[in-house]
Amino acid sequence: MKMKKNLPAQSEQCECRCIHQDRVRTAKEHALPPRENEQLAALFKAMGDPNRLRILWALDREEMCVCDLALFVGVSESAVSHQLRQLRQLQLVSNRREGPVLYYRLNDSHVSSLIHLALEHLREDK
Amino acid sequence: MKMKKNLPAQSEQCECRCIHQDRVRTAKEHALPPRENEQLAALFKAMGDPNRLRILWALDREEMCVCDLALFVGVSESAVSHQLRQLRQLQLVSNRREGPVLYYRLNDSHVSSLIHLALEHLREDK
DNA sequence: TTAATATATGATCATTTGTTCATATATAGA
DNA sequence: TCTATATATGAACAAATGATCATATATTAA
Repeated sequence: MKMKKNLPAQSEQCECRCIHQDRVRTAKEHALPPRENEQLAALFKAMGDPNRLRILWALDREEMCVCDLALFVGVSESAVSHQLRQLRQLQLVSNRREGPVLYYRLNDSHVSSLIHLALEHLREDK
Repeated sequence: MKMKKNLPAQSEQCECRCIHQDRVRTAKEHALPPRENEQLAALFKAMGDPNRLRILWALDREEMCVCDLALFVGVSESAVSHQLRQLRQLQLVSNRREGPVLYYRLNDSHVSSLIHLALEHLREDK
């Protein structure tokens, strides 16, 4: 078995047992810049936790404060606060203060769109 | 400090120190079913790893086999195979066999849309 | 100032995750 | 059949994660 028909001579790596070096090369050319790839992954990862997703889903309807969310999700207020910090740092949520209470809301409509688009994917196939 | 003006009498939980029980109640009413929430989170989590995201981004251009992807991502073929299994189980990718070679591709256009929508979010604010 | 409430933060720890290595399976040529 | 290649799978382990508890900060009422 050869499978080497359409291959340009191995030019780059030596020990490479890769079949389509051309595809690897163009994939590298079109790859996201590492920094942007990391940021994008971080964004998805933030949405990839069941409790954080519950929070985002709830905030898509109306703003809520930390203790509301804690009761809603069923974890400690501390846990929610830690989660909200992550979501804040990634610009997924923002808050406004009213006295001692912080009201959290989704930061922009993209977050909502992402969730609903993913939901389509989920509900569609199968 | 009271903050209890607009509150209906505490009806459900007793030890609840929650400010807006009405919001918690409606949040619960509108929450995603637990199962669907888990699936959705799993979907985002799968896209939330830098190497898996690189794979998905590359497959958005053209189909590639395992050893191509391993060289592209820079990890072992075994690692890529493990990752691809996850992506397969979540219906994010599928493959076709040509002899001993498995060519992987994105499973549907939603995946691509999700990535590009998230990228918009990333590039827009800031 | 003191006390009470709402939230944030740091430490800790059990669980999960992503990788590598070793091994198994599948396909095709000899 | 035997051999080589492409991929998959299981075990093991370091690193990351998400929760709780304890403590700190911020706001407001008294």
